[in-house]
Amino acid sequence: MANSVPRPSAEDAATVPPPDTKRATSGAAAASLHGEVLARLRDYIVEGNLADGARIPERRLCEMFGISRTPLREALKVLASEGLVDLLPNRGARVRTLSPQDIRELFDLMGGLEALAGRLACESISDDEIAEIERLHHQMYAFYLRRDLHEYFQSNQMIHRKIVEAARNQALSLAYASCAGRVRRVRYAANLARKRDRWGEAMREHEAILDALRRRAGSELSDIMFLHLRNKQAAAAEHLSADPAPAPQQFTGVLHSK
Amino acid sequence: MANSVPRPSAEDAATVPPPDTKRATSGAAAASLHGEVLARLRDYIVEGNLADGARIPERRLCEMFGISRTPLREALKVLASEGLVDLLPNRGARVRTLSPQDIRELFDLMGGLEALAGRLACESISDDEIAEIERLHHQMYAFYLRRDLHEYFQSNQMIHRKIVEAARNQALSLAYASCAGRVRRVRYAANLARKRDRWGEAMREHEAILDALRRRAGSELSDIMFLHLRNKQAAAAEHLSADPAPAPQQFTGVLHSK
DNA sequence: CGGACCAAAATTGCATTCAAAATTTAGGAA
DNA sequence: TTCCTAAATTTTGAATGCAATTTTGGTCCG
Repeated sequence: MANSVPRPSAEDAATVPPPDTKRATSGAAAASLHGEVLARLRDYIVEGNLADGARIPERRLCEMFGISRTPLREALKVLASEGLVDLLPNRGARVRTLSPQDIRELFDLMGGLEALAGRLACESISDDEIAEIERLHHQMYAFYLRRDLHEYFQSNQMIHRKIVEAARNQALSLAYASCAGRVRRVRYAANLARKRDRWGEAMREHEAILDALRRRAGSELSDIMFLHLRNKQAAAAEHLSADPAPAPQQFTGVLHSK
Repeated sequence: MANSVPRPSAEDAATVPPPDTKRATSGAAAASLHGEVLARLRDYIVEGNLADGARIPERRLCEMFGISRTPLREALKVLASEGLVDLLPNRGARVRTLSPQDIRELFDLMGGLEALAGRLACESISDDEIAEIERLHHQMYAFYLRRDLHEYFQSNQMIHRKIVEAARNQALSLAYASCAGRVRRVRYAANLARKRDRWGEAMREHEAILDALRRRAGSELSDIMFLHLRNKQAAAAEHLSADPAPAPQQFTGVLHSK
């Protein structure tokens, strides 16, 4: 009876994770089990905790989250529609494996979305917001000099996120987040590229971005953003072709509730 | 037996629509109940058969499709994640009402996606594909002269779809289809604009699009596409502000199985 | 007449159950 | 042993059941 599914009838309330769990997920977690599981499972997958193509038995996930199959399956359908998992009829869910073609397409889509973000940002961004992006840019430069990949990566992402935010378009932000989530694992690879001068290249591109932003040159910035993503894509492809197997941990264990 | 709702309770097995129903949906219909209901319900909503903001009792939908609540609820969650319906906790699903802000955002997003499509299309479109788009353009011109709004609208959409297809990017196509579905109702309004010279304006813009396509001027086409959508948005806004109430039919009755 | 309050009915969220696949396992022949 | 077949087990897809919340309808009071 240790980790059996919670029975609403019995007084056994200890199987469910602490109630504050709902806060631990990214974004706004819904009050419903479905919403919470959706957010948590999405994070879990996006963060690369499940091997590509690994089968995900519903039973296991249910135990992991301490819920029944109904809300879990609802979450899986949504994740499938987001492109994070594949749902094979009668054969369960698998973490979606991205083919090189998929990756190219998603990078281009991201490029298009960022191009749009840049264009829109130029219409309404404030000087303060630009200053904030400049600050991040300098911060990133520091990490670049220090060769601190992780922090560099974080700053980089933050800059892109700020530009998307500056577009003041919720629909765009959502589409961008979804796209970014799908390529997250791969994206990291762009910075691991052999000829590590990709870093310096990216720095120069960011400077061009800032320059266009300051001038509110939307159309121009749009081009720069797209090409920036194309270059990032090339770097990622270069790295991935050299070292194609990410091989994350196998599925096992229980999701920590905190 | 004319069009009364099917009752699943009795031994009456004939409640389910004929099996070939699954083919009646747009795109590829899944073999599962969930997949079929998802596609059918999405079409039903996109085509504007439900009033904006109308509450959609699960029970009613279940009877409409002749299924139980489980697959229906899965479909609703997916539609909610696509932005077609709102899911209020404990208070059911409603057709999502688009605020003017939402509409602006979605049009801009569409503009960004089409801008991307144009840019990518220039990289790989064939002369034959361009010829096909030219053909559609002339066809549209004929409908323009004839003032045939419906056919004009169809040709117009087809041209845009062809450009998106020419981009050869599945991820983009999906994102575009989702976005287009959400604004479909409103989009039609753009062509109803009072000063009907919006039509002529659109014709000229399409000529510019074709010109850029022929020259494979990706960056330029990208700008044109975005602005084209901005103009379409302005026309739609103009029409909607004058006649804000679309007021589609109330929810009732059974979905025809064919 | 209008608004607050409360019981009845309907609706939602989730767990459980059941049938139809798929997967695994056991057994036997070449 | 290896390959093939078939029963047993697991897993999925969908229906049903049940507690909790919301909505509805009605009554009483101001």
